[in-house]
Amino acid sequence: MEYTVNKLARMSGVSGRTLRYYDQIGLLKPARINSSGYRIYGQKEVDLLQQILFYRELDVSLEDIMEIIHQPNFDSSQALQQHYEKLKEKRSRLDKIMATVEKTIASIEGGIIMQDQEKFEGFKEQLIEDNEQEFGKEIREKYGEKKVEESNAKLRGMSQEDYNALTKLGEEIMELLVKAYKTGDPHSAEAQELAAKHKEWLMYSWSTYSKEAHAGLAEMYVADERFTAFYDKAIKGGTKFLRDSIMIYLGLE
Amino acid sequence: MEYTVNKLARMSGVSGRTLRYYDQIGLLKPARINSSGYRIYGQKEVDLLQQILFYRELDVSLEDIMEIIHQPNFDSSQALQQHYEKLKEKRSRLDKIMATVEKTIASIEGGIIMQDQEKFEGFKEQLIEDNEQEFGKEIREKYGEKKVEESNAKLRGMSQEDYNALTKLGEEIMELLVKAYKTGDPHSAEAQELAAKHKEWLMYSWSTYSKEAHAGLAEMYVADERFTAFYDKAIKGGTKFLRDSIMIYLGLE
DNA sequence: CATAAACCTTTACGCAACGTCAAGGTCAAG
DNA sequence: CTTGACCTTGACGTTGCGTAAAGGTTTATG
Repeated sequence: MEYTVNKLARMSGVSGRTLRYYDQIGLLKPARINSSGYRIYGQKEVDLLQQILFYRELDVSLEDIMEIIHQPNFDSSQALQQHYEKLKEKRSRLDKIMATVEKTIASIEGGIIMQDQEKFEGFKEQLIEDNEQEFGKEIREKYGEKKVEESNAKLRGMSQEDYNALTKLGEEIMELLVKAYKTGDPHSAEAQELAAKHKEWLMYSWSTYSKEAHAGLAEMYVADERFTAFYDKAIKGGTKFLRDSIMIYLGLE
Repeated sequence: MEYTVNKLARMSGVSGRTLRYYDQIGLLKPARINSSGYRIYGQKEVDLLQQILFYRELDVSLEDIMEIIHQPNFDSSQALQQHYEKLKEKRSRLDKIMATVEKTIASIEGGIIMQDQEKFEGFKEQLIEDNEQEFGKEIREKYGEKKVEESNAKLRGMSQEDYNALTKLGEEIMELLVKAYKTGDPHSAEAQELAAKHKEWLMYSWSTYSKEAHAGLAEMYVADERFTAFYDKAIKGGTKFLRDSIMIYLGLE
């Protein structure tokens, strides 16, 4: 099957302009040009475009995509790894920004006057974090969004204290995961403490606890991408490490 | 105190060019221009710059900042609220991208084949309906031929068939959930089929299966927002319905 | 078969928020 | 008085296209 620009464009969801641009920069040349100067794309180009769009969707620059798809021996794994790190930074920056925006909204609505200095401190990377905690605490106390979460928790039949403990435990688990992971050994004291805390955490939401269920859940963590993404966010490979630690803790395997 | 461009620049951490640009677009004019044409900034401008940088750090466009700081009656709270929503979308997109990058890295390193469907899931939404299916078929045909890659998949422990079956089962469960939910009754045949399929699905990733573990997981679904979000995406209230169905299926409660 | 509608081409400016020369004037110090 | 640091105004480059504009080609229809 052969396609002209706009046919391919409609098919792939990009614009005709985009295809011409890709031709121009040498990213995707048509299979041939017909007698009237029309660009004609074939099956090979369709496949290539898919690849391109795939990487583009991952936020890789066209220049980098060029390397990835045109160089056969290119180490795309490493390239993606680097790209991943960049994305992580981007997200953590986004998170900080969002926190500050939240606080700003709260301060406006709550009628709290933000001192100019405080505002200025906001964009001095390091200060922002210190400030965030103190400042954020005040706000949260008065108009906190956590209240919503808290009340939701109550509705679910959980006491305020339980909720606090659960939240804290969750944070501790994340911290411990990072620390334990660094020992590299799921038999280590840290890893076993991690597993124990994880059990503790589980028992808040499970009506009945059993080793089997715990082990099953640990396996689930590794198999289910939602969990893998969650625990690997703290540290890469953390999910598997957590599972191993739990298995040893439970005396299995 | 008075400052020239670069003095102010150094103080605030921006470049001289940035200040000239802000002057150019009317965002921040110097207090005055001296006899030699130098820009001279005063205290008022320092304060304004701080405001500007504050909002800039929040990723607000210069155009919007202009409105925020130049219009006294501007509803900055609402503006920030809107901005916050944008940031949220941005982050959720980032999260998706990161998950896919992770998967891609894993697939390269582990030799797992990512299904084309998976790869295209991200921008599938943009595809025009009519062409989507035909196009998808082409892709599937092409990758069906790649036996080399298929054999790599086995390295990971899960066969291609298993993987396909698992994926398909997951989709079926989602469909069934919607259908069963509409009966309104977790005792209904549909709901019980749903629970059965869910067990089947579980057994792909669990080495040992037990009623307790299954029940525990079902509870977990409701308690854990990640799961709630996931199953409620198919249909609101779906998570609870799934749990109820499973409980009945298991003869509990 | 003529003509309009639809589709193709290249050229080129526009966008956001500056970075980065370039060419040249100004000021403080040695 | 010269040197070097600092200031000025252009003006082009960046990224990935969107959006005309001006004009040639193909297809459908009356």
